[in-house]
Amino acid sequence: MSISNKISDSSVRRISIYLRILERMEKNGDETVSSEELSDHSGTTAAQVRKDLSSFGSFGKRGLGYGVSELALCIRKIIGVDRSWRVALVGVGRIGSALVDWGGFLDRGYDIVAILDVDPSKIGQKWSGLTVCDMDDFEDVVREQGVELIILAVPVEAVSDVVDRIADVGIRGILNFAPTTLRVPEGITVKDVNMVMELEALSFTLNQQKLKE
Amino acid sequence: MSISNKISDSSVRRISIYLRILERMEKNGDETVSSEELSDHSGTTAAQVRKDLSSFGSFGKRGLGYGVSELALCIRKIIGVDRSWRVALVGVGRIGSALVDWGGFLDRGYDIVAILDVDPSKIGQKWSGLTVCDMDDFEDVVREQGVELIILAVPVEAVSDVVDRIADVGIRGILNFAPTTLRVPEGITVKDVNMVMELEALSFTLNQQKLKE
DNA sequence: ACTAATATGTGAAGCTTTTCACAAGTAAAA
DNA sequence: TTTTACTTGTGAAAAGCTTCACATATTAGT
Ligand SMILES: NC(=O)c1ccc[n+]([C@@H]2O[C@H](COP(=O)([O-])OP(=O)(O)OC[C@H]3O[C@@H](n4cnc5c(N)ncnc54)[C@H](O)[C@@H]3O)[C@@H](O)[C@H]2O)c1
Ligand SMILES: NC(=O)c1ccc[n+]([C@@H]2O[C@H](COP(=O)([O-])OP(=O)(O)OC[C@H]3O[C@@H](n4cnc5c(N)ncnc54)[C@H](O)[C@@H]3O)[C@@H](O)[C@H]2O)c1
Repeated sequence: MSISNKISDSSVRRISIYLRILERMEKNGDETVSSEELSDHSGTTAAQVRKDLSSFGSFGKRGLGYGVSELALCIRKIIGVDRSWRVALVGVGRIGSALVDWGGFLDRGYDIVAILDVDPSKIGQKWSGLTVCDMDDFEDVVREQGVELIILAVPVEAVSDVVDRIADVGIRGILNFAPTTLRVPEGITVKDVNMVMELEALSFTLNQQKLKE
Repeated sequence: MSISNKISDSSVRRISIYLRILERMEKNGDETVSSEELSDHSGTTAAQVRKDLSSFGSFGKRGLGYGVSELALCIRKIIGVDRSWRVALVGVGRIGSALVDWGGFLDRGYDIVAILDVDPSKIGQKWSGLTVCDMDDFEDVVREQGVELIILAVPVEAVSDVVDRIADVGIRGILNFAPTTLRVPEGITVKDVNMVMELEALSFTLNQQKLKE
């Protein structure tokens, strides 16, 4: 599959953005798309789009562009969402419960198959057709449901407790919502959703603009 | 303030992470910290930490390290959170309402002073002491409350409607939760919280690992 | 069959970011 | 006062990423 051996993180992120655009075009019935069109909708350059895509193979037709659904399929294969991933949500609080209710994950190949918490008042309750499991049964639930990824939406203080238990149970990926850097054993990949960081990057930019004047 | 003239985005993001670590150390009563300690807790290198910090000035003492609360203060000034920002939340749905209830923004200098929606069944209701305003009154609310930043948590289809109205009312920054690239007029900065992108980056990594075997 | 128009794929150049290595500064102990 | 142990700040080198420019391929029209 992969031709080039090292793909940069920024390139992967852009490819994910291209997939969002292609999804919309697929719905819209568009058949082909040029690198320029993709760059327009994603805020990058046409050359960048072509370089990104060419590092995985040759998907386009010169003079024509890329086939929308064909390219979408290739990107799904590259990212690994040509199949469905089994996900467990740990921490059914404010953020966690918002995530379970959202259809956007399932649409894109991430199937939340289990939700867990430590709060006795939450355990046993139903959310979008799923029953909140007791964190005590974490290992059993993971095995029974074949969980591959964890969405971690617990308070900062509880993060390391959960991470300790993730290590032994064969899970290789975590999407973390707590604004802290996780220490994980080798072989486990973490990605962060860090809203405070984004806000701070935002106010930094605005602050610099003001200082320049 | 700024000595070096161009600060990279990655550097700003790392500095935000250093601030999280310093916040915890401040609470913990620690007085000094070395670049190595900061790198340990943030998953980067000591040289990187020093380069990042030195692009803004000289905050440390050779042989000793950095003063925790002193450095935190400097970073807050750099980022622009040595004062409070007035924020409005647009879209009080699943994600939106989770955000309003969270104290983490206010703690870090982002004060949600208004919440708005179009849904008549939501308008007038209270969330964490704030009343949901009618989106029809958007411009008035922004002016009355002195809103500087928008947190945008509306469905993808509604995004461009809201963005069109943001342009004319003096707002310069948007934190966007919709998984789409915003087209904004010059002078408005957008940062995205893109959970699907993070998940896709995660499964890409896992997929590559599997292919290597 | 030929021309015009269009758009990809890619080596090379240019630019940015990270890592390296060490001089220079600080404090405490001898 | 001198030595020792430690840690910053920073040029310079290395690595990585983006932009450029053009040969190459495809289609449509004449
Ligand atoms: N709410 C937000 O808007 C928001 C925004 C940014 C980041 N975050 C971060 O996301 C995380 C969750 O935030 P929240 O607002 O949903 O918190 P919350 O307190 O509403 O929910 C946390 C949930 O985790 C559960 N929990 C605690 N310890 C647990 C454990 N060891 N195992 C399993 N479950 C456990 C709690 O019972 C609770 O249901 C926090 O780290 C928070 O800092 C939240
Ligand atoms: N819920 C999640 O877990 C999740 C995860 C990732 C991304 N997102 C994205 O975040 C956004 C919000 O998601 P959600 O799940 O909270 O949706 P939601 O449907 O629960 O809430 C959206 C809210 O926006 C309001 N709204 C619609 N049009 C509006 C307009 N023009 N002006 C003001 N308000 C308007 C609706 O009335 C509703 O209250 C969406 O773009 C979604 O794709 C959500």
